[in-house]
Amino acid sequence: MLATLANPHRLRVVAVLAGGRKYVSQLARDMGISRALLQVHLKKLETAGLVSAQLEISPDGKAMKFYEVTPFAVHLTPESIAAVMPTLTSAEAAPGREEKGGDR
Amino acid sequence: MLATLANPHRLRVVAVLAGGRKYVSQLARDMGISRALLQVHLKKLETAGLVSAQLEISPDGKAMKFYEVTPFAVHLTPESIAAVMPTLTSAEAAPGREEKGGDR
DNA sequence: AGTACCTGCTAACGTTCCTTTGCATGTGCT
DNA sequence: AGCACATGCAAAGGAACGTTAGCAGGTACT
Repeated sequence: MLATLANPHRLRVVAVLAGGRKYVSQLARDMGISRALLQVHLKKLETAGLVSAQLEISPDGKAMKFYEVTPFAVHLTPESIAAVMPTLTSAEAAPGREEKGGDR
Repeated sequence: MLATLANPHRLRVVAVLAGGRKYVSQLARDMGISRALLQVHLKKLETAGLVSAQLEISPDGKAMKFYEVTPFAVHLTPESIAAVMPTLTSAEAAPGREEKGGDR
């Protein structure tokens, strides 16, 4: 999840979406990057649970996928990291939960 | 800086150092990783300003480099990211400040 | 001299990430 | 039919990252 945010494009996406939901093509135009590139980053952000999407049909029939940020708050300090360490290390060996893509 | 923390080893280093300063070789043994590998990560952490080092001479003459974490606190939310965006984007085009290595 | 610690550097390899290019689908308007 | 705009996916190339192995230097003790 930190890895997901550790990218200029994805950080910008979060910043822009924080100002309101947008659909892919428009977001790509606003940011000045290719749609394909944006799509890849959006997928990563979605996998990390940082954004969510809803497919909607515009009045003129176009399928448009709207994205919006998922509210999140992470406090990063040496202590908080130390506190969460056991959680992370045990999670790797712990069976049960595990979706598919994972964080990385 | 987020990119620096987006790595299991470096995250662990911060966690361990949060418990007290240590010198390189000992830290490598504690973490169960090679000294060379640890050294690379320590350098990145230091460049990012997350840890600092002091070279000391032990009573028996051995040169030992002690590392300790730099206190830091980052609050990560969609809003805080949006708020900092202009800072980041302008920094790239702005002349003047700029150390050497940068964040990446 | 030989061994046991400490540090520092870098060449090299494999892997992952980022980005582009290209083609696929679908609807509506002229 | 042809154009405009929407989405989706995958192959391919280059760049960056992570890791190992091997070398260099130094001091101290047997």
